Amino acid sequence: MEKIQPYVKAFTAYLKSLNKSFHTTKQYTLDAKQFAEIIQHENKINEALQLYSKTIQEKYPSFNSVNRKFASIRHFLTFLQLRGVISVYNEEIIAPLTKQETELNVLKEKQFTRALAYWPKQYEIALNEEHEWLALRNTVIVFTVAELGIKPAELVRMEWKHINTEKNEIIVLASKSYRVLQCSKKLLELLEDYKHHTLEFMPLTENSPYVWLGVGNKMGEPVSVKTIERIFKAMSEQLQFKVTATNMRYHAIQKLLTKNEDPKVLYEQFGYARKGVLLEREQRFPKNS
DNA sequence: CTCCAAACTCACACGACTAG
DNA sequence: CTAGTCGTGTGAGTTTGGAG
Repeated sequence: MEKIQPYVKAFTAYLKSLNKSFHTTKQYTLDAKQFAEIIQHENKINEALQLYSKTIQEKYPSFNSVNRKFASIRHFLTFLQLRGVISVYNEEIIAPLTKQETELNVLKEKQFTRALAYWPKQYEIALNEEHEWLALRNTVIVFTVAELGIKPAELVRMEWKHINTEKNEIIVLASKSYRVLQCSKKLLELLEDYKHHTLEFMPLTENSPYVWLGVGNKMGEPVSVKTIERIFKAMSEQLQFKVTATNMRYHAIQKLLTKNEDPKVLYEQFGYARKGVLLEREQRFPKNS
């Protein structure tokens, strides 16, 4: 068997030619590179796979990680076969491991209440106008995630024109689709309040279409998901428990689940493609909470 | 055909680093 | 200090294949 390290580059080009997304290409390339590294001194494909499988399982504790890497390598092996670098191999060696159920991390009611109170408190104790504005923005961000249960990537895409004050509706742009969500009067008022403060604090951003702006940001550009992460990170550190956009999202979903909403309404509201995914999540919600 | 678990893909989480 | 980018690991979300 010839050395496969030189084929990693060609693999990347191959993935691009298949119109794989940026993320997928990047991840598969990374995995292929690691694979080539591990097996570089092996001569027989099945022995190489044995070594790889063993190395990966020792290095990564999570089943998901191992299985994702195996999936990458199956693609890579197919590619190598296409190029005639290898012929057949024993598929069993890198067959997916059977995965175990993991319980979802959902915010408890008490934690949820405390999380909501965090930024309003920061607003009260703000020492200057900038901190005050930031605290207000972060308050509205957290309230939006809490009520709508949307994901960070969806949040940062929000534009003022997506908000319909008459019909109490907000259009949420997902990666490949959009959905229209009902929202409370209170949230609309908060958004409006934040809009006015932003206009006063940063008048030059007046014609930015985006809702969530930053102080050290490129003029009129929305903040990134990294900033959303940091907003939750800051809360977590102060509050002594982990709050993320995702576990707040789950809190919102669970609330509706316990109210026995129609599943169809639920999976549409939270942007799931089909109800199966939601049912799977339901299994994994913590039992007594 | 329907349906759903497995396979696959995408993006969040988080640390390290950088800019202003 | 607030924010963006990049690298890496992993969980969330989407698609598919094959059972019925």
